Amino acid sequence: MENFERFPLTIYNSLSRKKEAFTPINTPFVGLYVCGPTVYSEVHIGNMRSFITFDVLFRYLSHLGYKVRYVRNLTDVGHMLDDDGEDRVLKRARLEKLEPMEVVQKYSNYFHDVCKQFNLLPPSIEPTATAHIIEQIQMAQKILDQGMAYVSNGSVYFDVEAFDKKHGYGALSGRKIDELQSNSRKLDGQDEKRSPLDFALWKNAGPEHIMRWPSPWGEGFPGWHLECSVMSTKYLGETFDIHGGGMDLKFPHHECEVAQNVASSGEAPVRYWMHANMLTMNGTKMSKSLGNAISIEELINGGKFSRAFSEMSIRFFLLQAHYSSTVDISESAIEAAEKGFERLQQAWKALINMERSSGEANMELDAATKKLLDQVYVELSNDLNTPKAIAVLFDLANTVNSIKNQQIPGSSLTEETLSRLKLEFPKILEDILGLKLSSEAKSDHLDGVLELMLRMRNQARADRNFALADQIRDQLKDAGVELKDGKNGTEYELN
RNA sequence: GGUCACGUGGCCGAGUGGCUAGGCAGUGGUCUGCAAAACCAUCUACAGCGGUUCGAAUCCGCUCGUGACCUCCA
Repeated sequence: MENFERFPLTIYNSLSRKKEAFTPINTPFVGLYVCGPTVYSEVHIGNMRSFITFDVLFRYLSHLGYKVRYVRNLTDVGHMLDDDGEDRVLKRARLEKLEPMEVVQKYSNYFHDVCKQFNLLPPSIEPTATAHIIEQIQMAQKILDQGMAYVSNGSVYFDVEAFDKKHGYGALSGRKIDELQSNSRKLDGQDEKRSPLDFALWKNAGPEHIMRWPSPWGEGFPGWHLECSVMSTKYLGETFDIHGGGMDLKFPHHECEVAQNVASSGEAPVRYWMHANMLTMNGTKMSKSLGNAISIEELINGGKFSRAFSEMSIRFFLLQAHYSSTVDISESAIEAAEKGFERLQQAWKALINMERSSGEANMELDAATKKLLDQVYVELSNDLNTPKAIAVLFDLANTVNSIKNQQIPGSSLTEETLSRLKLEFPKILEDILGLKLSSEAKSDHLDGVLELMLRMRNQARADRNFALADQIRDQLKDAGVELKDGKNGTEYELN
C-alpha cells in the first residue's frame, strides 16, 4: 500500500475555493508547475517563501509515493515594464553595464545559490522563456487561428472579450469582465489594444529593445504570461495536476495563463491551483517595489536585525505558519522559532544514538507515540499543514528528551516504536520539511582538546573546586563552546 | 472605488459548530554544587454588537480595524 493511499492528500484548490481530495490524472505520476523568479535582480526572503512552500510540496508528494515531475521556470526575458516604460532586464543591464543575458545569468546563479542555502531540491526541469521562443510564437499563432487574438502594429494581443464570450474569463481570480473594464487604468500602449483588458502575447520590439527575435509579425519578444502556458504544456501536457505560485500572481498572470491555454487547446490546463500567501513586514507585503524587502544577505549575515539568523531557522520559521496565511516577519518571531527549532534538534541528535534499555515498556505511551507519528502525515496530507505537523513533532520531542534525560525509563517505548521513531523523526524533518541539522564543525583535534578540558573540569568539580570549574565553563562559553552537565556526564555544544 | 481575505492569550501562530494546537516569553516545581538544558505544572484567548443553535472562536448579519489584488511582483 502506497503512502498516498494511507494518508490521502487534500489540497485547497484556489479555483474551486474548496479543499479537495487530490487525485492525479495518471496515478502515480504527478505534474507540478511552479512559477519561478524573474531573474533581473536578487530574490529576497519574500520570494523564497513560496519556493520553500512548493519545495515541501514536492518533497511530500514524492514521500507519499508519487512520481513527480516538478517544473519551475526562470523568467529571463524582460517582458515587464517599469513605470517609465523600460524593460527591467534591459534597465538592469544598462545600470550594471552588462549584456542582458549576463544579467539573467548572474541572477540565475544567485537564485540557485540561495536555493541551495535554503536546502531546496532542484526541480526536475527548469526551463527558461528565451529557450522557448519558437513554442511561444506557435502558441500565439494558434490563439490567433482560434480567433481569440489580433495583430496590431506588429504586436499580438489576446482578445479577452472574444475569449470571454466563448469560454468565460476570470474564474480563477473571481473577476468579472465588466467590473474589470470599469476599473482598468490607462496604460502605455493602450491605443494598440482594442480593450484595456487585452494583454500581449507578442510585443513588437522598438529599436532600443535589445532582446528581440524574429516572428511572423516582425521582430519582437514574447508577452508576460505566454511562457508559463507554453512550458507547462510542453513538459506536463495540455492538462496537468498542480500549478503553484505566489498569491500575487493569481491575477492577472495565472488568469491569463488559463485563458491562453484554453484558447489554444480548448482544455482547462490545471486541475489544482495552489497559491502561497505573502510574507509581510509590519503587516505590509514585502516587495522590492515597496522598498521593504529583506535581502537574503541581511538575514544570513546580519544587517536588518540586531543579529544574523541561519537559513534553517528561517525555513523553520516560515514552516511554522500555514502557506495559505500571510506571515509577518520580525526579529522576535524568528528568534522564537529558532529556539523551538533548537529544541527539536536536541531531540533529533539524542535520537541518533538512542538505545532501548531493558525493562518493561509503557504501552500507553508507546501507543500514543505511534499515533503521533501517523498524525504527522495526517496533518501534512491535510493541505500541507506544516505548523500542525511541527506541533506533533514537539510532542514527540518531549518523549525523546524525557528518555534521554532519564526522566522516564529508557525502556518506555517498545523496540519497534523506538526504531520507527529513530527512522521517521529525522526523515520528517530532513527529507520532508527540508531542514538540516545544524552541523557542528567538530574535529578530532578539537574533540581531544575538549575531552581534556572536560576531564580537568570534572576533576575540579569532584574536588569541590567550583570556582575553577565555573571559570572553565564560562571561558569555554566565551569561546563558543557551551557545556551542559547531565546525568550521563557533560555534553558540549558548539555555537 | 470594485473584488477578496483576515482580526485568536504578553508575542508568533494552528484550528473552524461541542473534545478548549504548538512555539517563544512569564510564573511555580523536579533535577543540578551552581548554571544551562530537559521534564512537570501553570497562565487559557478567539475585534465589537446582534442573530441561528441544546451548544459558536468556528455559521449568518452589521459595525470597526488591517491587508491583498485590480499595474511589475513569490
